[in-house]
Amino acid sequence: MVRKPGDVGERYEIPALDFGVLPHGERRDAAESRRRVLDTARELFEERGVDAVSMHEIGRAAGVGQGTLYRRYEHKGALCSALLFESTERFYEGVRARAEKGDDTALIQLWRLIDDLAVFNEENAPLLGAVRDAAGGERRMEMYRNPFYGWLRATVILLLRRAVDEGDATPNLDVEYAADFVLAPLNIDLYLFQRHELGMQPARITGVLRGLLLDGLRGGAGRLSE
Amino acid sequence: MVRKPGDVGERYEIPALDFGVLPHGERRDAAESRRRVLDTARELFEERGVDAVSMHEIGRAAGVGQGTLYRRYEHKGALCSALLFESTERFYEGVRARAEKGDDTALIQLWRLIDDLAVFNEENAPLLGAVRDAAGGERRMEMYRNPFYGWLRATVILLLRRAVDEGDATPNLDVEYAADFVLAPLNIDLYLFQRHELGMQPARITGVLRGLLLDGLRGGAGRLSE
DNA sequence: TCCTCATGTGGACAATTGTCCGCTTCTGAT
DNA sequence: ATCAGAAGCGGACAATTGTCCACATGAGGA
Repeated sequence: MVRKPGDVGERYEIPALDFGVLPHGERRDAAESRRRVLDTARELFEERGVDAVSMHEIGRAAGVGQGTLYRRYEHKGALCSALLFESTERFYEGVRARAEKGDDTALIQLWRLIDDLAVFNEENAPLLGAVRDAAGGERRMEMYRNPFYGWLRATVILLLRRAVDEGDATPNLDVEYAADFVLAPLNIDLYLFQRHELGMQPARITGVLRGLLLDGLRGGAGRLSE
Repeated sequence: MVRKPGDVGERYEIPALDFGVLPHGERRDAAESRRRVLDTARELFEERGVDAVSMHEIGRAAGVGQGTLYRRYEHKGALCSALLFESTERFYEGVRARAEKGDDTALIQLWRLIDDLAVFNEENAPLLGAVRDAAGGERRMEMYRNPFYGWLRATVILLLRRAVDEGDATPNLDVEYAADFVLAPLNIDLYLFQRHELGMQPARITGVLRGLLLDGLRGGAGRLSE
């Protein structure tokens, strides 16, 4: 069965992104202190960099004790995730809008998602880095358990399935694994290394990723200007 | 210009792996305490897990002060890297031996390297995890600055160049970036997530990686049994 | 209004990492 | 053998993370 771009079945809906960041039955004082914490953190982070600001300091500046702070956000990474909420929501909206418009093939939508992800990395590098740093030891896989990664992964899997149906990818494709494979090169660590240590430009990164995904090593990465 | 497997030019030598782990002009007492530290650490790690053992504890058990410990190994990650030395050397020997034997094309050698890397991940997961954990904040890119990663990257770049010369990869290939792309999916974090959270088998991971590299999404991942 | 208790609060505390610095020991030159 | 200084040593110290628990407060029912 080969589908055309517009022909989208029920099981092909882009999943919803539930960040679970806004509890509803929250007491008024709790809601206030939460907002104060987030605002203070954002400010301090902007002022002096995420790494240079300690949790205690955030608590003190927000007029909130350690217990309160950690009750709300288990660790610094969780706080940073919460601060990323708006960005991830924008990201999600972009992907969903393109999917609903339905003008593009799934493969094209995947290219756009990859581009968006590079932009997302650029814009949120400090917070993303902090989220990663907090995911160590017991929490080693927190990065991937994170709702955003889960959604990202599910979405790429879905686009790949569509690409298979549209004839742009082989039916033999192991979409589950291929999704991680698409996302791994945009991992924040590697991305920052390539950008700042190796001096690569975003367009080079996303361009070559596209080329390799299209045709592997055999294909011409050069003819993939899209 | 198309080369055959045996036809290996000078610029195609597999680079040497210099882990810089065995200082030569070391004082006798220093050498002893270093060995004591490494032995003790290995023992404690095996006994109770890497995460559960603190640097202070290692120092105490080895009869060595903090200053000494940290003079030798800047941080826990560096100590773990040192403990990985033997494994990395074995890895290196395997790759070099296959390259010298010269029976296989560069592409086949690359597949072997990927398989070896999966085995390396399996065998050294705890230490690799600890190395990664230690690479945060200021040290965020330490993982990639690490001599082993540097060597790995250089080696993959070299194999890709050979593959281009042998006609197994397009001359348009951006080998510098493609190398990171080959290695990213075998990143220890992602690998452990796929293995233990998603329950994927090593053969599935390496197999699909091979398939995608060969032909991208279009090719048949199924027909790549090698 | 008052009472109750689930929820929220905040600071003291423990553990860990990593730095500092005065003291000791080794090594090689005389 | 002696001695100077480079290299090594180790414990005290500061900073940070995250936990705990006694106390306070707000929301809903009597």
